[in-house]
Amino acid sequence: MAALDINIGLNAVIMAVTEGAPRVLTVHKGILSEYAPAEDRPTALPFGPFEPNRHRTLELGLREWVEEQTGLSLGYVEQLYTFGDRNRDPRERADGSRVVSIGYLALVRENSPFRTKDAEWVNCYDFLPWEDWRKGRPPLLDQFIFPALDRWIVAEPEEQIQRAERASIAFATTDSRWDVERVLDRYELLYEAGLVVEAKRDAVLKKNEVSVGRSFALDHRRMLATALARVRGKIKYRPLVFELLAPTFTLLKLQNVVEALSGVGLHKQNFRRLVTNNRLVEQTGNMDTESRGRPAALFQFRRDAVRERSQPGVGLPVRQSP
Amino acid sequence: MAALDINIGLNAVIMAVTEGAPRVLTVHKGILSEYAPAEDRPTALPFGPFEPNRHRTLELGLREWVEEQTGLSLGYVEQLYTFGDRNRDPRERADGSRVVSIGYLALVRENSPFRTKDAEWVNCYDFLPWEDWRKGRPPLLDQFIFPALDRWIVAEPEEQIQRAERASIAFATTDSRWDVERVLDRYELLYEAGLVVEAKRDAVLKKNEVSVGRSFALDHRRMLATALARVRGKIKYRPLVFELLAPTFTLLKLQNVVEALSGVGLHKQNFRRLVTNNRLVEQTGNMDTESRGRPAALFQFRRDAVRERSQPGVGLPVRQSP
DNA sequence: ATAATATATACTCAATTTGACTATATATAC
DNA sequence: GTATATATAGTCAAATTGAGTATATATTAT
Repeated sequence: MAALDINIGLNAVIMAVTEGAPRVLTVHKGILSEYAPAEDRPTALPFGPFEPNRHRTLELGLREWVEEQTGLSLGYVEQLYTFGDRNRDPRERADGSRVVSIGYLALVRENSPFRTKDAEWVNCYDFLPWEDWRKGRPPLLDQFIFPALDRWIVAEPEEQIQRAERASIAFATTDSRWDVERVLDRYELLYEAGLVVEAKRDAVLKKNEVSVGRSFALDHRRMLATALARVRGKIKYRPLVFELLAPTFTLLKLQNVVEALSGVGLHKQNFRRLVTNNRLVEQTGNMDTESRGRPAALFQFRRDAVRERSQPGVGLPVRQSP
Repeated sequence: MAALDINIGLNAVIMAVTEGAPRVLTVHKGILSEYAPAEDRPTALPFGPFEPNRHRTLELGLREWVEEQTGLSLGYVEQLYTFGDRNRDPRERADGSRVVSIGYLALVRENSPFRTKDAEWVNCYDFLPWEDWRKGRPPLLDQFIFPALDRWIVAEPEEQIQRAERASIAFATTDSRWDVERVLDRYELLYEAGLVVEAKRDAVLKKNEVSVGRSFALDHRRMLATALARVRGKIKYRPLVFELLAPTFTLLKLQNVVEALSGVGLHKQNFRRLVTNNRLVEQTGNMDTESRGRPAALFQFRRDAVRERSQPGVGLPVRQSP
């Protein structure tokens, strides 16, 4: 028996780094218009249904929708994850249908030209404010998140140990250091603890009354967390950063983009030693003119690095002291 | 307009390591019965359609199908990738429908009890023989693969440079070392070069007349390659191996499982130094009795390692000399 | 019983990589 | 000219890795 009434949605987490922050492209119109009045229609990811007769591959379908909704022609695209839990999407409630959404990650360069048709770049850390440690430990961790997590941990005596362990791993509550890659673990924990509004929308838990971070339509914040986790992990072993940079750049520019994505400050001298000794970049011979202090040399990505090194990524020599 | 006639398939790459080889669970019956006579019906992955009214989540649907088809109750499961290209599945040809398949990876322990209802464990390297370097460089690389790849590279003068570069990265044809993680890159290159039979089945290329490795139904060999690539990568930073081992094990047993998966021989002393110094395992106090030489201490996974280390994996100190 | 063989485990040592600095150079802003 | 901002070179100890040697304790063959 063939399954009836399945719709496949294609969602794009399109990221760029501008003005020192990782940004995600959001839309307000589109498929969700009918479910909310125009004024408080939630921010959403570019989205479109997969249409088998029109789209030869899933990725081509995604590219078409993004171009149609935002005017942006995507370069680097990779598939993230497929989300299919029941009741993710309000459109399911009316009929008995099911919407399965395939999330994609796309990386675009600063100032990629596109007609801005209802699309807007938003700082990723508006949605996930606990992930930005560049100016030190975010105060909202100790002010809101940890107290609320503690309440959640003791709320269910039988699960107390497992909950405490999960919180300890995800948020480095005990001795271990903050792991920049556990973005999704942290989001999912906050969701289960009822600390993000979508948990209440989905009626998972109503105990905690605090809520942190800007909300997104449906499960789009989870998709963003999935994307950021992927980028932070992959940046170390694949030359992803260069998809976000102009063809030539200074080492400081490169470092700032890596810092924006990973959410931690890096040790400048050690960072530059890593990328140059690994021969991931090479000098172009030109110098940067718009700098404040001493002019910096302009570098470019060395494509041969992919052939020479098995893990051509950037490494994160975290700076301890501020 | 809602998309018409989409079916979602759930496929499981179920892996175990037995008798020194990574194995994948295969079936011969099931959904594919109608498309081939019983005798030369191809080996396939356990498969079932996603049924929205029956399955609350995609993963639960997969678990149900696997249990129904193989009698196996899965433990560790993770989603791999969603495959949706046109003409992946012969069932599409009859009507204009589309089958989108979500691939999952599952890891089970040696001797997991299950009723063998048409299911069979097959050595993964039967399908991907060029991936097993434990007994040195596989001869079929120089005998068949490289000559055929060379013909493919020069066949299209305009793409020659890109093809040569891709081959160089995937197969370490030039100076760089064999990268155990590039399993999918290598499979995809062989597919494009027409060196695996499914390429001819799909009429991608018919020029090369050699074909390497045992074939799988549909695009199931690609799914296996995706799974092996994932395991080889993830084993280094997540404690996956222990899903494949009995609760207690000797360090040699652990090493052999890692070697089977990664397809390379490891330096024994350095391997043991890594896992013990990282405190990934701890002694149980008991000794192994069934060994040949000096009895080995029995170890177990140290769960606290996940909290203490940000990358609790095993590391691959490759042995150079045989 | 003894030798050969297989495996376990301890230990060494040089080379490389990393973390945390110091020092110096070359711009612009005031 | 001084303060300030940034770039870049170099130092040095600690930790990690790669490639071994040495020794211990079992079983199997003779």
